[in-house]
Amino acid sequence: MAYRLRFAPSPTGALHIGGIRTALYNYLLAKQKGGRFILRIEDTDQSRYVPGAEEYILRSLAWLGIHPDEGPGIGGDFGPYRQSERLDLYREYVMKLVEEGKAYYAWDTPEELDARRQQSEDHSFRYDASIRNEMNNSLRHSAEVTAQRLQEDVPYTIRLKVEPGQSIVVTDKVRGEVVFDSSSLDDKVLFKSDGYPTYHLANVVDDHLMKITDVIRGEEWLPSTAHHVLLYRAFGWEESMPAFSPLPLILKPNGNGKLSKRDGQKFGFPVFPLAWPSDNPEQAIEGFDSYGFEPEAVVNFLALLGWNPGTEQEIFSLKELVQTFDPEKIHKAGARFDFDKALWFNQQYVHQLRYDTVAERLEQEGAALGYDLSAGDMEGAFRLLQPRVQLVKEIMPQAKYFFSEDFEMDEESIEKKWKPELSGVLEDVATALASVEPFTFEAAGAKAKEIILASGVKMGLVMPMLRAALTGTMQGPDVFAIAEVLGKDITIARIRKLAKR
RNA sequence: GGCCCCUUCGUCUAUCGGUUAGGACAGCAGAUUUUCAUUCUGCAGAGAGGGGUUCGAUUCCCCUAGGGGCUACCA
Repeated sequence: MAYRLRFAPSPTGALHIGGIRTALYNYLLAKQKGGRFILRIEDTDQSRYVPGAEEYILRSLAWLGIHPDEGPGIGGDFGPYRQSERLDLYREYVMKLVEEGKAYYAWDTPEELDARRQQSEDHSFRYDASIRNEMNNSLRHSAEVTAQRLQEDVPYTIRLKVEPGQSIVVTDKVRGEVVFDSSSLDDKVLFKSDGYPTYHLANVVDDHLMKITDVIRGEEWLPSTAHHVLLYRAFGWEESMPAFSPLPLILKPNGNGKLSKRDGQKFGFPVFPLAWPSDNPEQAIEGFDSYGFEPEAVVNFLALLGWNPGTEQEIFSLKELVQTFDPEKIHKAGARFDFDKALWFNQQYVHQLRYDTVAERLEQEGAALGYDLSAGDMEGAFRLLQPRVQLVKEIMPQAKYFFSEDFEMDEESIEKKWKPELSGVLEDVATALASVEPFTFEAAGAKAKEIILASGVKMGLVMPMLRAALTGTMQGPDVFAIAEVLGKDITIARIRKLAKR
């Protein structure tokens, strides 16, 4: 049978990395099996709907290179892919359950239910077989009363009638068998009074109708999977029920609870793929993109958070992940988010980057910093700075001396190490460099060292000053490598300038 | 409170009864770099506790503890 997997987010805001990882795993298995990856928007809660969220989800997946085969705006044979556009379907299916006595109407209002919960000691109120006959529903009332209320459009919900005393075995690929007792399950609301289905109904109906074969989703769904199995059973679809793989949760770095959307701000790292700007700075959120991460690194990092192939390989392209992924190797315990590790992954990718793939970004960043990019060799600067950074965006802020004579001089350090005799040596080095042709870093370095040695002034004194002359700082790439990129004329001019101080 | 899940170095993890318990990040030390970073080498660092099962348990079972999830007309 053809593999069909889906990612089914709710458009309630930006999607955090837990959701991204879920999408990724579904995508990986689908592609590995030559199947299809489907995006379904679960917008059944009108009150939590956030405009722009769906578009954000699409953009995020695209940024990461995860392209759905079917979905809203993409098409496919099983649409529509937005649950709000499938309302008639859910009604039709839930009515079958009602007709067969597997579900029932309930007129209890949210207020009444809240009151019951308040009254009950330690959260013991549960809408189930033990109390449903005293509640306000079609099980307690006569068929006539039910008919009349329906006639009068009294708002109702539809609940699943869970028969107590049966054991429900949920079999999944990461934990094996988990057994639930139906007596501990409540009569879940399937259909809300606003005409929308709840997650449970919509999810089961759609997974069935869309012929989903495997469901990889967060572990928070494990308890309700028991209800879902009951639903498949009620519909008579148990034979074709998808295989489940619960994903361990991504935990806060300090280990207290699952990673939440607010944690990014709290701990100082991104928890969203893409930044979501807002007019209100309080609400604007950062993303891995705005932190300067490469999407490939984010994918790699997330893929290995809670899963690994059992080998010691850590760097995987999306393609390699597709080949290697195995849901049975998903780790069982929750994984703490480790930003340092994320940075390390990014560094691995940054060090492999080819100049032409980042030239445009560097140009924009340089321009934003006010550099005159035509005044220097950007590719040379990139080549020298690339191995020294974890994020591409760290490059341009430390590259000013490649493009300008107006870079800051670390006067304090220069002052501390300055000796009067340096003037002469620097001048001699500058003069000698003029004859170096071609002006490569090897040749320039050899010539400069020759002059310094002959001068009798300590190498350890001159070299830092040469560096200061060229860059203004006491740290950075190899001095002569910088000199080569700057070119002979600029190198000589800067050395002479410092010599004359 | 009830139901369910989980538990190996600080962190992410390997191990599918027999290993000096391996790797990566972070940490520390050294080498290279006459700088800093990179890179390389090395060091340190773990089976929550208690019972079983077994010739032998990190691995299987039970209990305890700890952590997590769910417990909505939210997903």
